Amino acid sequence: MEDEVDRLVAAWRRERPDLDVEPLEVLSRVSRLARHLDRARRTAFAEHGLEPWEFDVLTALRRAGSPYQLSPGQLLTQTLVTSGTMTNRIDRLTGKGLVKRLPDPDDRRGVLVRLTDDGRDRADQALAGLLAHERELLAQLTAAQQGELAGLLRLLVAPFDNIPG
Amino acid sequence: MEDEVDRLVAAWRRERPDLDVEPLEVLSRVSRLARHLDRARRTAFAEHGLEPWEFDVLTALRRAGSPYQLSPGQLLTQTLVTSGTMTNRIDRLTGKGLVKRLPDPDDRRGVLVRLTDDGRDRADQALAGLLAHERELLAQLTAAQQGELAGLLRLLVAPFDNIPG
DNA sequence: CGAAAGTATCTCGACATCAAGATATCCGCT
DNA sequence: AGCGGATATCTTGATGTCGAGATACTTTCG
Repeated sequence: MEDEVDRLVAAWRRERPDLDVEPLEVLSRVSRLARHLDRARRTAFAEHGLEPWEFDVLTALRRAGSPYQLSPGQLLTQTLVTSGTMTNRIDRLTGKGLVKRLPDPDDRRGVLVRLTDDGRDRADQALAGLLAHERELLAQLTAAQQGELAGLLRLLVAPFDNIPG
Repeated sequence: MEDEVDRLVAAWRRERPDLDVEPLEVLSRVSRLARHLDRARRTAFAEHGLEPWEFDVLTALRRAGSPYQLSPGQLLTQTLVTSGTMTNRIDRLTGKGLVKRLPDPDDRRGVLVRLTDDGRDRADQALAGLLAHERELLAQLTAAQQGELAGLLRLLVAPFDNIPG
């Protein structure tokens, strides 16, 4: 089955036959697939009344384990947004009653963001829904192919995750 | 070599041992790799004085072949942004002298966006630079592995690209 | 021909994000 | 103890995108 990247690569080979555009076969597919995944996730989360950014924050807290709290700074590093953005997100999640701000008992500059019970339930439900949708997408592949794909992707991602950058 | 997704999956298995989080091994890696690629591309394009969105528009025109022109509507479908966004982008690219607007001779509602000579050169240079950077990232993989990865990704992307959505 | 529906592009207001700077607090060093 | 740099969070202003609607022109069909 042909995809958009096949057409993209064909167009470049026609217009720039002097260039080797082979890298696009892998990396353009990664970008396009990610784009599609973003849309699919938005849909999956909407069933639980959540935006993707809300899911990111709530699940970061959920993964931290009981008592489900992290500082805004820790949330920054996990979600890769700036501090201004995180302040805004915490404000809005607080307004929806999904998290609350607590003073950090050990550092008066600091704040702890904690999941409410409602926030924890929403995170759990949304995760289950997301996994269900993702399993459908992956039905194209056998279990062995999924393992192979995960391994190849790890080789590409690991340098970014382990070298500071 | 371990990556962030290994840690993410381990955290979920600890907090939600009842769930099968295997899909994350593939799809979270796709999303994270795409995020890293976006940043790498931004850097690569900056060497040529271009933003990623500028590259997207200019190369769509470049791939169209001589005389390197498309309607705003055709650009919409290729770049997956809304019409308001595209109007804004064309305005800014026109201001930089990389494209120009021409009246469509066959439809007085319509406009044709055409690459200037400068715009074409910039697109060509930026593409060459991008490919050089991407080849480096892919140096982690053998040619055979790259082919395998491309094939597996195509299986996942094709349904999105071929079913209307 | 002429009205209605469709199409192509642009305009405008709302919003999330970012970058830089402000404020408050902590910590190492003299 | 107290000064100065580091740290944690919030504030502010600019920007790019989206979504809905406006405008102008074209096509279809009675």
